[in-house]
Amino acid sequence: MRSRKRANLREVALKAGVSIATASRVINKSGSVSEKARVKVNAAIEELKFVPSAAAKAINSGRTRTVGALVPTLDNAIFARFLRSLENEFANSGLSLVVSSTNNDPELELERAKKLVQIGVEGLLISGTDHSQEFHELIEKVQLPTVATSFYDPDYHLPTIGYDNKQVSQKALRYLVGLGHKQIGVIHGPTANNDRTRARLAGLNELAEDVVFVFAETEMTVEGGCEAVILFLNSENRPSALISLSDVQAIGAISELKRQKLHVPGDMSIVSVDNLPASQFLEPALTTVNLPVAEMGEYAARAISGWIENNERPESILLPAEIMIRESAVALHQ
Amino acid sequence: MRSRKRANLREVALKAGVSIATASRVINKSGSVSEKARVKVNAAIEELKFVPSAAAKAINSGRTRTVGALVPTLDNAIFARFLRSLENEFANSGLSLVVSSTNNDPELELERAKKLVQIGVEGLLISGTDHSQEFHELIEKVQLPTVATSFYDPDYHLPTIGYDNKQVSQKALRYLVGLGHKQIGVIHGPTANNDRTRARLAGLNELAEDVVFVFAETEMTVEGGCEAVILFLNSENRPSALISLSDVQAIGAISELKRQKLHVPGDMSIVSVDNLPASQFLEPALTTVNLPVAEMGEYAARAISGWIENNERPESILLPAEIMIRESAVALHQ
DNA sequence: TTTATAATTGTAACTAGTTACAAAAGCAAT
DNA sequence: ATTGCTTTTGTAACTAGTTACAATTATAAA
Repeated sequence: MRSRKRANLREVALKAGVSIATASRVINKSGSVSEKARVKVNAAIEELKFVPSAAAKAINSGRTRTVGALVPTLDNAIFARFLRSLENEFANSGLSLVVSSTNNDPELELERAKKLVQIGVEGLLISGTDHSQEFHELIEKVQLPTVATSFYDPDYHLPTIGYDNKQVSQKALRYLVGLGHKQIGVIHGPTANNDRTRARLAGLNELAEDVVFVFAETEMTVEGGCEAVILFLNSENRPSALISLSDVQAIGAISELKRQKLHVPGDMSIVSVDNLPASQFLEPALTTVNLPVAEMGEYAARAISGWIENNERPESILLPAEIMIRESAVALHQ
Repeated sequence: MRSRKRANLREVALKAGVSIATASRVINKSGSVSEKARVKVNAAIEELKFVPSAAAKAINSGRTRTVGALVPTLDNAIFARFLRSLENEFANSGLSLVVSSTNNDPELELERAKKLVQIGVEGLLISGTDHSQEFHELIEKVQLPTVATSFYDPDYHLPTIGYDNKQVSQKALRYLVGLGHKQIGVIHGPTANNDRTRARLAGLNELAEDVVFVFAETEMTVEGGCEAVILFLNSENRPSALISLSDVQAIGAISELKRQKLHVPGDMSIVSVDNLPASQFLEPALTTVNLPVAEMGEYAARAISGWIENNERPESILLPAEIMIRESAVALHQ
C-alpha cells in the first residue's frame, strides 16, 4: 500500500528527452556525452531528486559495496569502539556497514550470516573461531571474503586480525605473580561458544606453576563481577588477588569488594582485560591489559576492502596488547 | 577479477529439473507445488548453498527490508546502547540495520543519507533537529519513513521519540539548587550543529533565577571535562557545583578535580546527564540524569517497523528522564 | 473411457539499471 | 556534394529474481 515515489532512470531520461542509455552515461560519467545532454540530464536528476537504486546496480555488477559485521554483542563498549573504527574506515572506502549481533550463539550467527549473504555483502567480519559447520560451508561456498577478529592465529583457515588471547591473560598473571600473589581468583564469562575466553583461561593454566587458581564463571556483566567476588570470599582458599577477563566484571568486582568493606588493592588486588575508556577513572584506577580494538577495526576494515577491491587475501596481523599498570594491584604483604 | 560463485535461481531450477517459476515458488512457499518438485528444489538449494539475492528481490518488490541509522558518533557508550536496542528490535522484525555516523556534520549526514537511499533503506533514524535543507528535501521527496530521536517535540515535522532536553538539564539544576548551590559551572560539548546541547543550555538559562552560571564549552571527551575544570578553577567566580551535560565530560571533571586535590563532592559537587553503565561505579558514584536510550531504541525501532509494515505514521513519544541520585553532589556548607 | 475440475507447471513479461553494438549525426577535407 | 572519420545516441540484450496467464497434468466423477 506504500506509494512508490522514488524516480527511476526512465523517468529521468524521459524528462531530459534522451534515452536511458545516455542518462546512465551521464550518471556514471562513462562513455562520451554531449554537453547539452549532460546538462539536461543533470537538471532532470535534480528536479526529480533521483537517486539510482543500489539494488539495480547490484544486480548488474554483482557489487553492493556493503560489508557485514557479526559481533557477539553491541552491549559492551569494547565492541562499540571496534565498530566505530570499522565504520570510519569503510566510509572512507565508500563501503556501507551492516551490523548484526550474534549473542555468541552459532545458530543465530548462521541465520544472520545468511541474511547478510542475501543482502549481498562483499565482505564479512566475524569474531573468534567458534562457528557452526554450516556457517563455514556457507562462506566457503559463496566465496565471501571473511576476516576473523579478536584473536590471532596465522594457521587459521581465514585471515585473523587480533591479539594473542593466551598472552593477554598471561600478561595479567605475570604481573600479579611478580607482585607475589599465589592465590588468584579468576573471573570470566561463559566459555561455551567463546573461544577467546577459553584461550585466555588456557593461557592462565599453562603458566600456572606454583599459583593456585579459583575460577568463577559468571555472566559478562557488572552483576556477574559482584557474584564472582561473593563466591571467592566464601571459598576456603580465599585469593589475595583477582584476574578478571573483562573490565565490566572487574567493575562489578571492585564495587562488591567495597560493599564488603574490603580495600582495593590493600586487601585484594585486581587486574583485568579490556581497558574500557572509563577504566582508568575508576577508584582505584584499574590495572588492565589493553585490547587494541580501535586498531583492530582499522586493520580489519583495510584488510577487507583490500580483499574486495584487489582480490588479494590479506595476511593475519598480530596486534600487541600491553598491560596498563595503574592502581588496582599491589604487592602481596606477607 | 572476482570469481562469481554464488548460485542463482536458474542454476537451482536446472539442477532440480524444474522451471525457475517452480523453484521460485518453493523458495517463497507461494502458489502450489507438488511434493516431488519441492523435494528436488530443496535438494538443489542445499547442494548449491543457494541464497536468493536480496538485490533481485528488492528490484521486483521495491523492498529491501533494511533500515538506516544516522548517529552522531559511535564513540560514546550511550549510542552503543541505543544501537543495541535498535538492532535487537529490528532483527525481530526481520529488518537489517545499516549504521552511519555523521560527526554532527550536516554535509556528511546528507552524503551518508544519499548512500542509504541508494541502498534502498525503507526507514531512517536520525538524531536531533539540526539537518541541512537538502537533507529534509531528500527524505521528503523519496517519502522515506523517518523518525527523529534524542529529543521530543510533537510539533516537529517528523515523529520524534526521545526526552525533553530542556527538562533533562533542569532536573540536574533543580537538584543542585535544592542543595543550596548558587554558583554553578556548566560543562558542555560544542553547540554548533547540536540542537540537543543547545536545548539543554536553554533549559538552564530559563530556570536561572538567582543562580550564576559559568559556562565552559569543550570537546565531548574525558579530556574536555578536565579542561573545563581548569577553566572554572581559574575563573574569578569559582563555582561550588558543576553540571556536566555528558557523563564522559563529568568523568574527566572528577578526575581533574582529584588531581587538583579537591574533594568531590566535599569541595565541589557535580551532577551530570547521560548515566553511562560505568557511572554508578565511579568514586564518588555519579549523580546523573538517566537518558533512557535503550527504551528509545526499542520504541524507535517499533515505530519505524510499524510505519514500514502498515504504512501508519507513528506518534511522537516522550520518554521520562529521571535523575539518579548518587554521591557526587551534596548540600552546600556555608 | 470420457469429461469436468483442480492442481501443477512453464512461458514470458516485468522490475531498474548497465553495456555491446549498430545507427545516426557532426565535422572537415576533398 | 561526397567521402571518411570521430563523436554521440539509441536499441536491445542482459543481470536475478517475481508473477500473471496459459498450458499441461492429475484426479475424481459420470
